[in-house]
Amino acid sequence: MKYATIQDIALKAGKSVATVSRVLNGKARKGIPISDETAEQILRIAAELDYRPNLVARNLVGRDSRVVGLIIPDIMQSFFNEICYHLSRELDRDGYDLILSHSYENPDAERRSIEMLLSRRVSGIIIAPAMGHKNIDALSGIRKRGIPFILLDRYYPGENFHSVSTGDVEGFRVLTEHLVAQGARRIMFVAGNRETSVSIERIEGYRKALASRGIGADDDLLIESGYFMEDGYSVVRTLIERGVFRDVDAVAGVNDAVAIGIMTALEEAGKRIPEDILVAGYANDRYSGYFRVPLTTVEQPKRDIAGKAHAMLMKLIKGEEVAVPHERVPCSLVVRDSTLVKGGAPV
Amino acid sequence: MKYATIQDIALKAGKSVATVSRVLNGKARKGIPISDETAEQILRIAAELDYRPNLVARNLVGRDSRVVGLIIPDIMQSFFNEICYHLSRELDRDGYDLILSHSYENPDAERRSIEMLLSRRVSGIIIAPAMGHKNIDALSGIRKRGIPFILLDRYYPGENFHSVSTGDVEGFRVLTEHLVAQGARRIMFVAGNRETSVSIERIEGYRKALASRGIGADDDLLIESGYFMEDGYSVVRTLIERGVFRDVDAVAGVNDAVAIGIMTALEEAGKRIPEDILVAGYANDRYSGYFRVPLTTVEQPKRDIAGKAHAMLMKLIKGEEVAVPHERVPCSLVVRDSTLVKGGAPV
DNA sequence: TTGAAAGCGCTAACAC
DNA sequence: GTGTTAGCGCTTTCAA
Repeated sequence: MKYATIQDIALKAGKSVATVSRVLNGKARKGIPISDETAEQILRIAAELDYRPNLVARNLVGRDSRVVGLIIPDIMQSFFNEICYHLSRELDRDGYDLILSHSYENPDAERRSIEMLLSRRVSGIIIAPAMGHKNIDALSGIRKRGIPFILLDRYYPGENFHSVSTGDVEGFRVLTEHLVAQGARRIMFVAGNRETSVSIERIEGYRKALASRGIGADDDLLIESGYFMEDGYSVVRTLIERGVFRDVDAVAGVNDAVAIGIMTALEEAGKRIPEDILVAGYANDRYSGYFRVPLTTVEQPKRDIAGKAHAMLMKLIKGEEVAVPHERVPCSLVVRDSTLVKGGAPV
Repeated sequence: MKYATIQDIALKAGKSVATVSRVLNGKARKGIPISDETAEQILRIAAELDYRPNLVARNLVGRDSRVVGLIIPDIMQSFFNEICYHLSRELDRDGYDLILSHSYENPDAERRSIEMLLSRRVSGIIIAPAMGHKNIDALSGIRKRGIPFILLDRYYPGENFHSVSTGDVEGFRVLTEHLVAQGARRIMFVAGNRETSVSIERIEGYRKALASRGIGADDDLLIESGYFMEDGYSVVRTLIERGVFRDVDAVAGVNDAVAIGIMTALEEAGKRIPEDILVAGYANDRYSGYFRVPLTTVEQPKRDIAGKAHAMLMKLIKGEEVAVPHERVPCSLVVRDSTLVKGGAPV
């Protein structure tokens, strides 16, 4: 069955397509006068024909396609699916739809996502950028086209792109200092991929904290890994077998999932947490407080982040002034049992 | 800055739009002859102008918009974000993009999502339907329009819609029988919302298992809840305070998140798992094997489910015959420590 | 209060 | 090999 068009309605009503269009768009309320009869008749016929406006056609002529693109590395990561959820809710509220696209932490895929969204003429884009600075020219390309976009979770200092970020340098610095305050000196960091956005800042925070506390950085304690539980688990298992853990007194994971894997591997090796070794994560996933040893972590307020990104994007789309082009959502340390030494120093 | 159009290129090259279109679509390889010079020239100008095809315009004239819609209740649930990830990967591979839309377990929102996707003229839709049978007419509407869609995770026996489902009746029956085999008789089920798709079948499986083992169903043991960890936790806490747990010897959660909440509440109340009480979940979330008491659950092969749904949808979009219109992906029991009674009966 | 007509950017006959 | 032209479904002047 074909879709009914505005033409079909016009024909059946004996009116012109212009009139049908006006009725269907409720132009009556906007000053354009339409007779009640006509309006009623057209509405009735539209219902009979089960008419649905063709948004593709409408977009071709009109301005705003009312679609927003979201580019993220991986929807399976807790942080991103929460962001996606809250963003989706906000968009729903004002009648925008969402195209979700994955970069898989891969700059080429990210660039393809950007081009696709431009080709689909979305109203705006929110990007949690994948890697280093490789795609700065692609981003500049979006800006040159005048299509609004927001960087989420990361910003490029020199470039002045709009952004909502969480200050992970600061967040990880506070976390690491907490570990030091709890008495740890040999602090391992299972840091993910060193070229990936989420890791770069966290490593910087880690190093800053150690330096400020006069603890020499030991590169053997900075470990590459993936971002899943399995990655934390397998990395630590391997290191345990190599005997690396003899003098390590704390381990931080690049995110909570990795931290849980770390915890599991340590416990399997007979280490008690926090008595023998401290463990901390980052991001405060939904389930992180629910483990048997509740996990110390840093809360990134996802709903807030999504809300701010959405609000900023809407302003850009509507051509309004954005007062604060680089929002910084503060993170906060969440101390739980996994780093609480009984009788140890206070936080 | 405006987007460059095919016209701009034609003008600059002194050629017609038709020729430009042909070059840009690589029609040369399809038998339509184009001089190499012209092709080269046009490609060069297109690059200079940073031309991006307007997919909106292309969709208006052509057939397939190469967009697939996915409607799910909630991307934060592990099952759905894994499905979404794998689906997205498959779609990427053959050049389709994804519109993600939430139903929030709400049939009205689901209906709006459907209409939106129809209006946007997507090539196909995959739906994990929210509730009971409320939207059957909306689904029939999609079918009447001839746009391909697949029901995911659920099917309506009478309606003959294409579907990929996991046989949760069977899955939960096997799980419950396992609990019985481990010696449990008073088996509580924290079941989610009784009208919601995921719960209906699981309750049926639970009841079947009890009946087949000659255990009378006690409605006091069938508990309503939400679908998050917090829901499992708070429900069980309340029940513990009411003394309900005195004779309960196993608790099943409607999913793993809920089961983790249940475990936490029980342990806080001093119950040992599995010595004092068995706990099981459903779906086999990524982290379910990583808890201190690894969780017994039922594996739903998400990648497989997503892959089958994708393959079926692509066939429908291409107008090919679908041999098996109702795929059933088998689930399998995953027994872990949370239900393994030491010295108890075998599985 | 309504209609005719142009045009959004592109594709696909149909000509030459 | 290439150009002309007619739409795809809709919105929006401009006229009446």
